Amino acid sequence: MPKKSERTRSKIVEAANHLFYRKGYNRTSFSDVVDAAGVPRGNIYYYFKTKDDILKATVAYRLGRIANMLDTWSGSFRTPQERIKRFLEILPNSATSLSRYGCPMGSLNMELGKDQPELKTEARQMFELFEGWLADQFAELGYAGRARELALRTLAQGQGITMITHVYNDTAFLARETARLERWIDRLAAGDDSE
Amino acid sequence: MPKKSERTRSKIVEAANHLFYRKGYNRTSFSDVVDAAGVPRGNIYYYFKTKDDILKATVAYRLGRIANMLDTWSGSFRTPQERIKRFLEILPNSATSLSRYGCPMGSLNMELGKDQPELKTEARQMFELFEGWLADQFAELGYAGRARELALRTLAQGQGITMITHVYNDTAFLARETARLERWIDRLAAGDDSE
DNA sequence: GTCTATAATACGATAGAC
DNA sequence: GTCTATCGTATTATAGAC
Repeated sequence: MPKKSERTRSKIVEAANHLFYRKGYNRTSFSDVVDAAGVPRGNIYYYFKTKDDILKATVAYRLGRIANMLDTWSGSFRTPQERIKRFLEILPNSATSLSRYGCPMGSLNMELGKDQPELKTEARQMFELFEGWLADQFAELGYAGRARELALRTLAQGQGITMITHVYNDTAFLARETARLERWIDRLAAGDDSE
Repeated sequence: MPKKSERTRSKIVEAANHLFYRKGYNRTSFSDVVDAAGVPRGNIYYYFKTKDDILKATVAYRLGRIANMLDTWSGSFRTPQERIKRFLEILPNSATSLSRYGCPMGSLNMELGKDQPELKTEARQMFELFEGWLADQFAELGYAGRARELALRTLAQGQGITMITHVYNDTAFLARETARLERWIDRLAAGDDSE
């Protein structure tokens, strides 16, 4: 059983993470966070000196969850082809929230990237985690020299599909385009490197 | 020569448009806008009752500019293939600002899409304008039945490339992936409908 | 460690003189 | 139409009792 202070801290981070995704970082106030976390008003300052610190804690929280997920996938699937396709399945699995709120990583990077460069650097780490893992898969698939290029392209495809799905609130588009990406991975795995 | 009030209004709208792109809508204050526009503090309320009204005016301003641009392109290029490729050229032409601030349309839709549905509806119109024009080009190219699908895919590709370019500040990625999109259009124009 | 009270500031918006 | 002064609120943040 974790100490009470640990649990309080966790409640704050999880509430902030939830709100930063659904309202955006800049529109989420301290009051919003403490209300959602169910902790008293000024309490939050014991754990976090500034709002920036809360953002950094939520990014660390997300990074931990992503790393766990990628480890699980690496252990659960034997081939890189299956692993990359598991990555693509994020899209239909999260279709509803992606349609409503966009991509949690993309929207945070976009919001902070405008004029909060220090926080953007934090947010970028989420992409870098996926990028490294995907590049490993593409290398194992036989594309060692172009592994990073293919990893970034895969991330870009996911971001583009998610953005249009969000703009139009159109999950049918998401399903259709994800299927197209899966076929692309299958062709790559078969050694067919045409687009 | 437009009336002075017209010019004042224009200065406000153009300053707001500039700041909404570079700082985001929610982080841009009235003070920011009037300072940038060079008009006195309270003056802005003569032209716009609320901040929402300013956003609507900036979207209308952007829609006008986009419509002009598309009309020009429709008149300047004879084939739909050339027109679509002119659209893709937006990416390298605006590489620096896309890398710094992301896509003006995508970032606005993402920011407002979280929890400002009425404003998101405004912002979506920019995508719809491009979508309609692109669909016309794909129809003329011989893909009438799939024109909207191809238009949305083209927009999604552009959004994905821009997002990754912005996240990584990597304009080389943008150049490489745009070239890939151009080849895709050339293949489509040649009747090759494989990916 | 927990919680209340409140400071200090920035915000969107209004009233009204000119 | 232009501009100043200011209102009321919400914000991040602090001081300090318990």
